[in-house]
Amino acid sequence: MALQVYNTLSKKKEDFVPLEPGKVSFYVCGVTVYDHCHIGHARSAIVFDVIYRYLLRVGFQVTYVRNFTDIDDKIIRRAQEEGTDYRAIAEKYIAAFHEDMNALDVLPPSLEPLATENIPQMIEIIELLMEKGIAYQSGSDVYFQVEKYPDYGKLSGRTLEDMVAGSRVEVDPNKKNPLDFVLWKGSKPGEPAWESPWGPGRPGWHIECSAMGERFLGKTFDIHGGGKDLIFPHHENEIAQSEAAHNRTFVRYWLHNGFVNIHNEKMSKSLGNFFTIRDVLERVHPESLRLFVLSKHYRSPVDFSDETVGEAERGLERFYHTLGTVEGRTPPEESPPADDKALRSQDPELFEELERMPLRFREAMDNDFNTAQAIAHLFTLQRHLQRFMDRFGQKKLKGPAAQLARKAHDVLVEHGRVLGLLTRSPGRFMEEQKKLKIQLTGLTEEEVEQLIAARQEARKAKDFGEADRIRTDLEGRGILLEDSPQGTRWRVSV
RNA sequence: GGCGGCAUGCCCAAGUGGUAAGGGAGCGGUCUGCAAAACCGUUAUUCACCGGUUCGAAUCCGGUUGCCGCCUCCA
Repeated sequence: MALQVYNTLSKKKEDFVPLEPGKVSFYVCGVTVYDHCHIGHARSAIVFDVIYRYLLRVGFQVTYVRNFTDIDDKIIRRAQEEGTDYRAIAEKYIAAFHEDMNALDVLPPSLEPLATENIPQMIEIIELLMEKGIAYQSGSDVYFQVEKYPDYGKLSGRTLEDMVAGSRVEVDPNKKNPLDFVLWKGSKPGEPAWESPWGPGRPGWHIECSAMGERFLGKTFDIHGGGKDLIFPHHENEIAQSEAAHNRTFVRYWLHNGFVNIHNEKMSKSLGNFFTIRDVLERVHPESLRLFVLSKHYRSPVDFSDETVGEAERGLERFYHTLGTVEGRTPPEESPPADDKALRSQDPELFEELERMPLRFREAMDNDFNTAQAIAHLFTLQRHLQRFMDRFGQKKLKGPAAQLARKAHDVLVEHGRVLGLLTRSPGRFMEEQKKLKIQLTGLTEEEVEQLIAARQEARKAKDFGEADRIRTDLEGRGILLEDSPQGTRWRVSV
């Protein structure tokens, strides 16, 4: 079975066939760098990161471009407010964006072009549109005349008549049609400006993606992604500009991710109901956030709440717990490796599960990147593996049993990583999780360790009343204790 | 007003015509000094509602209700 993707343009799932066999040209709209990113941006970044990872995994050579919009009204306003230059603002928030992406284990794209470094390419397209009579100058601005592009509206599924009729767009005396959009914006004195045939100015928002897509991926490329809110007008306008200028298909597959909601409402800057990535990472492990995002299909809305994120956290802890159990109770490698028959005889069900994993995982992901289903398969394998480990009590495994457990462990990790999950050692994950969560309790690790030691003394002396008192007290402060033959482990539950 | 999406157990969630995955929570059990964790068992004759197509529908078609999004900057 081949990869199928839902194409916003056709409103259908289609077989994915790249323009050039074996190669994928992939563009995702990045962010406008005027502020910190919120978890809506995180979702988009994570979703397309997984798509990128999956395309690589199935063997495509991928050129992945994600731009930065580093010049626009909001950046200029921000610079004025802070009494600085637009460049300083852009640089600051590009750095912050990279920090956030690193924290989220989002892989760097092949290229991260800046709008301001591609202005000649934008001017070229605008000139072409002017020559063809599709664009017009009005005052110091240049507009795209939507009526000259008959397919206008094909991505968002509406017609010019529909839009004009119910339009909330204010009538702009410069425009021939209220839906005409700006390609080049004349600068006011004091504003950043670039020279152009139409006087000093700056590019309109939409033209940058047309120019950068074309420059780095070609006049026609395979995939263009972004949030659903970009379908109109941003992507609609990109199509209009590029296709009107070159008379050829701009993008073959349009992919759009759903929103992050808060209490069932879209999170957005304008509504003010947003959490920045860095704020959330103060109390949620980045992998938990990834699992949370990927637990639902990328096109559906996802509701962000303590409860839904908490579920992801507990799920991830379960994965790592099982991985840790295997690592702690099996030798890393044994030779000669047992053959399949020997492995299967240890636990036919577990063996079947791990044998089926690659195919099931692939089927899920081939189905328009169904990460929720892929994760369900991972959980099923985890449960079988943990069940197998439990059969041996606390004993260490050896021989074929150990090898079967190791193999299942490796299969779990290998597939998890395609989703950017299970990338750490269990020990490191638990440590990071503890360090993150302990801050929320007001306790320090040392204090917890001391109390655990005191409880250990009480337990030795069979003073269970005192031992339980300490445990209950810690529990009240968000610390849960787990006794095991290897000692007492603790974790934070807040 | 126009366009589009969604409605699955207590909660989250997959399901793309063949008889309801997975996770969380709850309850019962195993383990434990007692717990916790883990594992086992258990929780939808039913998929918002009403019609229709079909041997067969959560899945297709029509209608109703509710929620959400886009049409303005927005991932």
